[in-house]
Amino acid sequence: MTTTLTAPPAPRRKAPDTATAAALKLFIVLARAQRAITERTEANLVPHGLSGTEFAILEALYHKGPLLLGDVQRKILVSSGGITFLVDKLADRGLVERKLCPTDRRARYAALTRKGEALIAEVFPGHAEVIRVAMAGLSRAEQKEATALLKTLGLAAAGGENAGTR
Amino acid sequence: MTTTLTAPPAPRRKAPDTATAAALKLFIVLARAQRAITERTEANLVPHGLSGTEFAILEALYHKGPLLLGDVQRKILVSSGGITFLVDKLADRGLVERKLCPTDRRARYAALTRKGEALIAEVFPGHAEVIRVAMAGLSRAEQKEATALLKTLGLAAAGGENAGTR
DNA sequence: GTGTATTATCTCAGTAGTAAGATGTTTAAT
DNA sequence: ATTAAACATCTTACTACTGAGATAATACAC
Repeated sequence: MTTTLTAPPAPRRKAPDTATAAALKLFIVLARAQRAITERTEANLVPHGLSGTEFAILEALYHKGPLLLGDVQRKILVSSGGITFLVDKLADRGLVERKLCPTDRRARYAALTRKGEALIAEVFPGHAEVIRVAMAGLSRAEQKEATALLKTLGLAAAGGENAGTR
Repeated sequence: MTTTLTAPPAPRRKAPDTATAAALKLFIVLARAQRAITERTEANLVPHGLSGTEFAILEALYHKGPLLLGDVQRKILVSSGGITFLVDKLADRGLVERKLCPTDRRARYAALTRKGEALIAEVFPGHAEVIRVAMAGLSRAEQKEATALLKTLGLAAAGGENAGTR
């Protein structure tokens, strides 16, 4: 049922304590900054017919050589079903191929084909440049500062399950 | 075709210049930190049967009162089809309802039902607390520092289309 | 060696979104 | 009034995943 709006808008609720308020503010700017950056990088990949995730796979293989599917999965953080799907797609396009692992017949390597290597070699420098430009709102010193803070934050948030109270 | 891996892994390519290297590093820690945090917040929402996006809608309505669908869309950053889909789902569960706009018959408001308001009032404090704990790897001063840097970064990346070179 | 737990990938069904275009509405210029 | 442009939302078809379970191989304890 769709009625017409009549009552005045609800008033704001009571504010959280200052520690929580600071954390919430950081939460928001973190999300927005990350979104703004990835929007740029992904837009840059569209002309090459790659999504951000696909690019991440090619890049991992480019910089590390052939990797077990599970290693790729852990590196780019998708589900097991997802890595199968993504590598299938890249293989269909001739960018990547599966190789048997000589010592473990359960496992498969993903490796760049010559075509895949050529593509990533062409795309990567532009990608890095887009990131450099996107980050240029901060000076180099500020970038280092931000990197240090975010590294600490990320490790604490990922690892220390029970930080804070508890 | 799936062959067996024989050749040694490919060696690393030439490193980018230092400005680009700093930006790339920041890109990575930013993505990882954001992921670690949202993993925590979303896990906290699961028991309440809410996704992060659904929560974001309820929270926006909770703190701002009824909003036009387009305003919600811009606030939580989904497509127009997405907002229809999401509000449909929340409406089916009786948490939100659509209201006609008295002055513009194209537009619809989304507003919390009593049930939706009760849910978000119950969930929000815990959500804020999870964020406070997740951010506790940084001191309050560091959080403020990080917030300032990320705000600058986000605004520059979102707005200044042509920063850097060009 | 056998059995059990673990690991690696794949399959399948379902979900959350996007993008493009359709529908109906308002605004403004004629 | 009539038309055109700009809007706000919804519909439809599609994509990119996730998660649970299937399959198969390995490792480890006995």
